[in-house]
Amino acid sequence: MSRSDSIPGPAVRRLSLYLRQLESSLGVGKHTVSSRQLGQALGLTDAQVRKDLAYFGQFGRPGIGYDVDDLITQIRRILGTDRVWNVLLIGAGNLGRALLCYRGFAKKGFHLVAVFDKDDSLIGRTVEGAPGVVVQPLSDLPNVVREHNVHLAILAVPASAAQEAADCALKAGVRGILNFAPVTLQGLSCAMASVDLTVHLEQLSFQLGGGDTA
Amino acid sequence: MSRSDSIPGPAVRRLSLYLRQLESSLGVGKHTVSSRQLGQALGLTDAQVRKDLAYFGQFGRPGIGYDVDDLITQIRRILGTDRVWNVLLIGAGNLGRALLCYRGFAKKGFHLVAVFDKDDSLIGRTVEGAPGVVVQPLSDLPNVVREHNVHLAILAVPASAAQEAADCALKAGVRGILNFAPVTLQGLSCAMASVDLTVHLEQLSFQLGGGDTA
DNA sequence: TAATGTGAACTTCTTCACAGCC
DNA sequence: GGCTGTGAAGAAGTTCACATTA
Repeated sequence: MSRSDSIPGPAVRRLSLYLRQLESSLGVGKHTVSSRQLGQALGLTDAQVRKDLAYFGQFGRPGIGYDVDDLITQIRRILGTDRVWNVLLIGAGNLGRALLCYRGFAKKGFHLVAVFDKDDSLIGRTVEGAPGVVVQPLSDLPNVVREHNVHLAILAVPASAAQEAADCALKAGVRGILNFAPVTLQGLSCAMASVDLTVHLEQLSFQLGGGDTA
Repeated sequence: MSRSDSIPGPAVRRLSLYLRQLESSLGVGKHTVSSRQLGQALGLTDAQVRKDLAYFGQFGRPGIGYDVDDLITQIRRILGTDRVWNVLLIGAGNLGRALLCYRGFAKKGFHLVAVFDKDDSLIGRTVEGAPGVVVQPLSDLPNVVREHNVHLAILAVPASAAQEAADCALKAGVRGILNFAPVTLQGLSCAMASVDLTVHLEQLSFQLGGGDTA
């Protein structure tokens, strides 16, 4: 069986949550954790936690639980975040600039190495809070991908510009895209993840009963 | 059967995507659409689209397809976005300010009516790009919830401040929370949605094979 | 006693396939 | 011909329950 064959997608997604929780446990000085504790912190059953982890190996010790340090190392290896990923950002609008300043990416090993934008009035500018990063034209993108060994791109552009930006990044050699534009990108054969901010608010609206709340 | 009983969660999530695509179709002057076309644009099967929509009613016409205008109206009603939702934002850091400037929320009927922060140095300031909005202290939150009839809150605070902020919002009467902090909130009996930006990058890292990419 | 790992049971979701309608 | 709505079949994911180990 190949690496990700037969492993449920939801299990992989939860892996990130386990990692986050384990890092938090470590920060509090916990060095051992049970599937029950891990599950409780994340709103999952203990069986779910054990099953998920078991897809990737045998990390626990019966009667004891999981070693926090060890499990963190294992999950990072599985996710491929036991290394640095160079990431480029397309779109230097409000969202793009906020992402550039966000410290969480670097903490997890994702380095934003460059920002691009179509808008000439932004090109050449630096971004407050991200010293040394200058907005570049899209024409520079292929060179940056090659020189900085970039594999991931974050799209923070309007929906109307997203497809073009994605095509451009892929042609330059990028292999995975995190898309914040509210549009489904077409015909891309690469790793993809999408975040549509308003979609989540709509889900909340639905959960609240959709209309009977004055 | 009650409103959301027996309706798969995934179907509700896709409803937002259908709406987004339909609005796009309308913008291009398309007034009728088939389940096949809708599915193709979103990377879904036609059967999936029909099944999803059928959970909520009979909106299509055999031999014809779906009327775009009508379906948009129906989905908005189902999601509860055929009205304005007043939303408050907690956290006036980089992400918070970017969200405040993001036009997409207002377009979908979510009005950000106020921003709050714990940090005294931010209180009283306005946010560039969001004229008229002044950062307020958390102590003002209950009054704002009451006066502006707020039901939703967006959390754009650090992980360490998220639980407190959520508790505060809930106590004031907020009924749904969109959480951007990388932490699982505990003991909240309200509608919840979470977005962890780094989790999505980790998923891309995993998809790329996790380590064999130089 | 405490806790894992795992086959089996169960539940949920997706796809199929087709009757019925335009 | 084209297309929807839907029961039935199939696939995927979750929970159960227990043998096993510390």
